[in-house]
Amino acid sequence: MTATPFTSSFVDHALEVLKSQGLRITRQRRLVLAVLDTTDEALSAYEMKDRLTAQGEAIDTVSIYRIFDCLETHQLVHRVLSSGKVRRCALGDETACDKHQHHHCHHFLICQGCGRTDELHCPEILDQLEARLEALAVSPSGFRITGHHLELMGLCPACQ
Amino acid sequence: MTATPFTSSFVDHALEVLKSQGLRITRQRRLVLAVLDTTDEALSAYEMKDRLTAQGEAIDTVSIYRIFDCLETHQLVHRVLSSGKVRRCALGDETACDKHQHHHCHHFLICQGCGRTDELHCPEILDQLEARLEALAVSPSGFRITGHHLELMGLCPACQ
DNA sequence: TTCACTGCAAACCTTTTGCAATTCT
DNA sequence: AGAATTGCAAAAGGTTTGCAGTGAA
Repeated sequence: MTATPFTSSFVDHALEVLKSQGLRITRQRRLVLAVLDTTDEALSAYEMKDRLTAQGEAIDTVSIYRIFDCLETHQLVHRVLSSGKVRRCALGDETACDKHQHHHCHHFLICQGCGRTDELHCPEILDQLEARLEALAVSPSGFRITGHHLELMGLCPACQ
Repeated sequence: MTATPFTSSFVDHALEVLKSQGLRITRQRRLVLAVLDTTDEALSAYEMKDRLTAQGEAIDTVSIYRIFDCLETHQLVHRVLSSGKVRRCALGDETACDKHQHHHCHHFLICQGCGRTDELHCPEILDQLEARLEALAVSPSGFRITGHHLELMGLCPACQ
């Protein structure tokens, strides 16, 4: 593992990924990425459209759906189950996550006041959670766990 | 806490709750409860309608939506976030849950093979999970957690 | 130039709402 | 009888699909 600092920009990272997959960098994808980059809120396709419209950019809702799908496929955004909305994946704690192979995890803190959504990238909690779940699941039920999704609802400091 | 055994039937329990709330026991509510009682699958309104139609019972989809809402309000069913479907709440481990006030919890094991959905009523995991989450949430983010929803996807023994 | 992507239109599916008719209690 | 509940029709959302036109590489 090199100590090379990675680009701190979510957008740059996303563009790199798209490019490396032979996908095209279009105006619409740039716009969507730019909005995702500047908010902690998870957004629906219509909310994304409204934001872009507000800043004078024309884009079709259908395109946003397709871009969301594309970004989700390449693990550049998360889908929040309780709302169906989309949020950019966090960068920055990749080393911690790599170790636990939870780079693309699905643990969220959702503020019911402002909609702010934070990822929980915490190896500690992941370890605990998975160990317990697997111990629990394997013995009584025999379930083989292949994925998980955890959403915590509450109020962020600003909204309390 | 009396050692009084409670009725083992989900349907009886549900009817009691409805009655105690001044709600009416209609043919349609009985039908929906009966189907929920006999499956571990979480069902959508349309799936419920199909099952009832298959057994020769006529019911409007709108009524099913309203009945689902009613049952959810009175904590007689759970809503699975990843699918929007509804599953009966488990009875039977109430004592364990009472202690932790997790009578109506939101932890599921979902089989991606057959759709079977089990509740995770486990005080141990609940304790661990909440302690960790709260410790984690309070210090760095200041989030006040008011609810949570955990879904574990995988394969049940039969589907592996 | 080529192929991915977008926009438009339309279809589709799910969920909600209003209101008159029904049916529990 | 009186109020809650249902069914029907229609509206309202949200999401997907097909296809011709556009634009990135």
